Amino acid sequence: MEIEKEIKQNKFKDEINKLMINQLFTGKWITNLIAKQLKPFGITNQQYNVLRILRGQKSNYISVNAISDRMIDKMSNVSRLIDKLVDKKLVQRKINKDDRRQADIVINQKGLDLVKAIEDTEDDLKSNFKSLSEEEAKQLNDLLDKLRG
Amino acid sequence: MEIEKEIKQNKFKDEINKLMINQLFTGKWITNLIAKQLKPFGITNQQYNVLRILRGQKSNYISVNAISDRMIDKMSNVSRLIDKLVDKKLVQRKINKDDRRQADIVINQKGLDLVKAIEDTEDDLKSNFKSLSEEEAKQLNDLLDKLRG
DNA sequence: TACAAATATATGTAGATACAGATAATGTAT
DNA sequence: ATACATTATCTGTATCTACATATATTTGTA
Repeated sequence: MEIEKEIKQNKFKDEINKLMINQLFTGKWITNLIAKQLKPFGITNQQYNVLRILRGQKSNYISVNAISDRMIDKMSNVSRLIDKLVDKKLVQRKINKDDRRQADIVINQKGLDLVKAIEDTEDDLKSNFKSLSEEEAKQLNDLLDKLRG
Repeated sequence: MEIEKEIKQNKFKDEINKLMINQLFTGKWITNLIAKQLKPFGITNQQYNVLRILRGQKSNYISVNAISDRMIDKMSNVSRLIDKLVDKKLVQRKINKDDRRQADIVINQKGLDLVKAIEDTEDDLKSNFKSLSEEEAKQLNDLLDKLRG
């Protein structure tokens, strides 16, 4: 639906103003879709983001900072996100031997299983994204990258 | 910058997966820019959104539900957002005579002045969006609208 | 070596958010 | 008129978030 209808605003000052709003709205739309997907599994969008980053590292440990660098939301309080994941026994934390300030994190089997289970519901999520062709999706990706300069 | 570099992920499963991430990242990017713009004024993104909706209504009262319909983030707890704005004496709330369930809200002069003051800093915010031409911005808007179906 | 600066992570906190449920008024069917 | 459903808003709550600050360790350098 046109953003004008979504938020009942029939005119924007200019195309950039409209773009900001449209972008915020669409970001929130996707956030909510993912949150809904994750709800049955009892984890948040940010926790899922961390789990997938960790899975990408296989069985290698990775520091809290390195996780932060890879997160979609850089502002996240990764320390406490990890706390939650440790509580749920999805990941493990240990102190790095060579630099004892550093906490190293690794995903464990239960975490891998959870990510797998969530990914099995991905078709459901993806069904919301059928309106764009692969070509249009690529075009959109390029414009988003360009937007951020 | 390319999304791959922003989150240090060098490959995505497909263009749609990448688009979801890119969209979330860009949404968060804009949210943070606006939050930074608003910080000196002591209001949040959501509160600002409500204030601008109310300004659009001029001196007419509008219901909490109608505000919600017009918000970028529909999930917001508008009741409590209004509480904050009333505390700050930026808006007023009164019970609707004809339907006593309904709360009607209107922006007052202090609120209008605040929105004006914030808008005077808009050039600063807009300076982050110079990388797209008007034409590209329009193209992006159209693709976002199409994305949401 | 000693000491300041930088780094990596954790913690305290006020406030925001999501969601469930409560409250109250109104609409509707009998 | 009565009872039940619906609507509009508010409240309780647990959790999350942003931001400032604290702690611990390492690095650079005089």
